[in-house]
Amino acid sequence: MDRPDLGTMTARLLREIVRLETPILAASGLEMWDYVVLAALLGGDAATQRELAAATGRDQTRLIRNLDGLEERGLITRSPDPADRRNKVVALTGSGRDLVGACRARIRVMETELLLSLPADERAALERALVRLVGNP
Amino acid sequence: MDRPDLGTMTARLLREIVRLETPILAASGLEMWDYVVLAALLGGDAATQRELAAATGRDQTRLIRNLDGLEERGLITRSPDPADRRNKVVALTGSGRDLVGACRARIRVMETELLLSLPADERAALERALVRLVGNP
DNA sequence: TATTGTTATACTCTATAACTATA
DNA sequence: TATAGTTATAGAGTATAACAATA
Repeated sequence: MDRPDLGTMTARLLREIVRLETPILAASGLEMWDYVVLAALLGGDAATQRELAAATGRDQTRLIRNLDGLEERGLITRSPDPADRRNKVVALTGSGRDLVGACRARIRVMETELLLSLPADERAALERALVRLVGNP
Repeated sequence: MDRPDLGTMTARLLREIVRLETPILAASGLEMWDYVVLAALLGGDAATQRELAAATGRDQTRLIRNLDGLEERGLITRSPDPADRRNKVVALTGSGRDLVGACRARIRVMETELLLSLPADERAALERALVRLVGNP
């Protein structure tokens, strides 16, 4: 048979990744969106809340509740931008950086295991292709 | 910088695919879940509603409304399984098969264009890797 | 009693539009 | 007036449990 749609396979892969990441994040008291936000901050993808919403694909109004929770837990700070006080600059705290770093390390281990069934060259090509397609948007 | 998480890139790719597929499906009056269901039937992945729910990753109780709509439009039929009358066998009608086939063809064109920026060997490796990982679950 | 499909219910999530503060 | 962030609220989507029919 012909291969399934790219969308079908991508959705299946994402479901599997989410399934494997969920317990890792839960062990640190994080939901998926929490991690997505923290990882974006770790990657330096965004400074203001608006940029963070764009970088993560999350609606700006829904992002706020996330940030509220992360701020209460002392994982991030929100401070007015001196240059334009309408903006709030979101930054990782030390403990926020530690927490997301630890999760990310465990997730990398999970990813390695997930891709273990692939031949080495195929795995490398998959990663290169993804980076080329959606690595740095 | 290091590459983003596999989950981050997979989610971005899926968002892009959904964005590109949505207008294609809308032109045939289909929502994403409608197409997912019809494509699963086309692929012969499932016969009963329970199997269809498992194959598509959609909750069984939510699948029902989808099937109601597709049945009303004459795209599928639901008939009791003679061997076990608790089961309902879901099948594509002729027009259902035509419609999903046409959508699928347009989506394949879209996929080809999406992957056009990749070197040929990388594109082939990406497809092989996906099929190996989640192609026939 | 167990299972498939269905419906009903409450709960959560999402989208829209207002509101505040700043520019 | 326009924009970043926030809040409120109405609507859509989701999960849970109960139900009917069949095994």
